[in-house]
Amino acid sequence: MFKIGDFSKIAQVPVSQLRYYADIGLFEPGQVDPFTGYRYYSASQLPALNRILVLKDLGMTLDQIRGALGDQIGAEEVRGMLRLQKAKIEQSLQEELLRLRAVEARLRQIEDEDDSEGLEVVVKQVPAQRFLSMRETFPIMTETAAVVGEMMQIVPDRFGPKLGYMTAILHNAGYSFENVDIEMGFAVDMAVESSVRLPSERVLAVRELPAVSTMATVARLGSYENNCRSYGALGRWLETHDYAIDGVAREVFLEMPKEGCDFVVEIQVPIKPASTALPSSPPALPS
Amino acid sequence: MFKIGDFSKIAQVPVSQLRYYADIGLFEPGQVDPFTGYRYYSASQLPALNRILVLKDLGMTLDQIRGALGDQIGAEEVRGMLRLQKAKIEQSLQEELLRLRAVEARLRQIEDEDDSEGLEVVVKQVPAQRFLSMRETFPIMTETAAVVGEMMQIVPDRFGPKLGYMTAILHNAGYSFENVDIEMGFAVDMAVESSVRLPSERVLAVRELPAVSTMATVARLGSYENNCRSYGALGRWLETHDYAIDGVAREVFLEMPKEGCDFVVEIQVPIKPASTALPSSPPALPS
DNA sequence: CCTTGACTCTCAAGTCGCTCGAGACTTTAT
DNA sequence: ATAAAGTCTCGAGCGACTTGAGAGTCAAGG
Repeated sequence: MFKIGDFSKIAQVPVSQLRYYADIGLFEPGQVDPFTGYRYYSASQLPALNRILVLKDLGMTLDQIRGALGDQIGAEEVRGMLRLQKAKIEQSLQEELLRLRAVEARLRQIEDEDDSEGLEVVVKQVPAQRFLSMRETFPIMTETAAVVGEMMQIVPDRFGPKLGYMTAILHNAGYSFENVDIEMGFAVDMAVESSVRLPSERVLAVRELPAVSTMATVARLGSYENNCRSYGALGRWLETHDYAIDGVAREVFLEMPKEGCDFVVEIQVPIKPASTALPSSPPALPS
Repeated sequence: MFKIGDFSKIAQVPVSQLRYYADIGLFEPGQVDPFTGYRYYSASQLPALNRILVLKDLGMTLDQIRGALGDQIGAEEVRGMLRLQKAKIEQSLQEELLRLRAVEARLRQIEDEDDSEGLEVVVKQVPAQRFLSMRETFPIMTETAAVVGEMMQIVPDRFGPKLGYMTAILHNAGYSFENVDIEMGFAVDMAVESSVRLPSERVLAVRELPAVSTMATVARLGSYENNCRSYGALGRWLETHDYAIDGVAREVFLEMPKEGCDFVVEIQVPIKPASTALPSSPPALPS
């Protein structure tokens, strides 16, 4: 039996962390002196502690770990998670580099006060369409990618030329990266079978997408790194032309990424003339 | 001028984050209605906001950013930080993979209840030695690597064969990963010049390292991924042989990593017979 | 003009995984 | 007996937000 300090050295875990794990009932000392409250740990507890640390390093929260300890997780399952985690890390490297490209785009927006080169805003009328779609709130934005992949594999085969562009509708009130309430699907030309089931059990159903009489649109190139530039250009245009946003935005995927060729996405935002009344501030009077 | 929700869409920043930035005085709305408190933002504020987001993505804390906004940071400086960040990401990928190797090692410790294969604990006597060393508290463990690099470049040239093994002494009471109080240096055979100055202004000085009569030792292979296994084996050995830790641990680098060949490190822990008295619990009496 | 519903406000508390400090014990060595 | 090191509990703090309650505001439709 070791006192907490010695066990800390042996397990290579800080004392404070051991105490914390005991407090939250995740990993308790083998014995506690009932008079002094001193914690005593045995070397035979090391595997149990290591199991916890592995799961933590694999990205589980402590709550999840506490839950998982009941079901005994075989080493095989953990190995599976390990492989998964490796893949995740490689993917996250990609995402990191992508993020840096987005930073570069933002940087351009700082340099040129107004960098709208090639980002022209066009006002259009958009007719009503039939929309084969599903709506879901995703915990994180990035999870949408997998669903898009599924849809692209299944749906075009089924409908062939009757299929319009892939479109996403962002239903959140403001922007958000987490808990994204997003509707994704395809414009369809005519009456088609009313639903498609994806491998992940998600179901696409047809609904009527209303017409919009005045829609401001702007193109976006690249997966996401130019997103903020496009929306920025849109914002500047709206302000100079005295328009306000009037509804949820749509993102129409004009071209899907193929080798040598990136996304081309049209961002569509319904607009209306702005109430020219400025915020209810009286004409500034020096007090 | 946009209300917060519309500006959120344009800037691609959550509403809550905009409010938070206003609260902490980092990025304030262009106008605030004095009667209703409504925040109004202009598209011309986008570059300012983007500057903040770029710096944040480059790893600065919001406090640092607030400080940096006063000094205007040229795009060139930001570009430099961007390059730096790219390098950091690549390095952190390496670290991630290393971390996963450590996870694998931990996993082995779970599978075999007792995986001491090739990890034999040996008790030694260690004589007093002269120790050319420096002691410092590092904010994070990983920063020690740079200092080790410096030392390996400078010191061996200066002393040649009079130099013993590189050794690190971990002075922290328990284990810790941050604020590591560590003493690093070389055993030296005889009287040598009493100090060495590193490029980073750190100074190595000679001091007497006391003898230890009973020292439990175990080898560690690899940079760090087998650390927990070695300490684990040590812990099990201590418990079965009724010894307790009696002082600070040393890590002796028997072989430095060269191509094709990893670290070989001997972990040394002073020990003493354990006070066999178990925690002051009376022999369990059923109540 | 009234209602409805979407939007906004403030303020407080919660999140996660610990870390740190104060103040009071306990243990161990001298 | 005393001093130094280690341990205890409890509460607060970190960073960058998010969430929720409860109240107020705005614009469109009836």
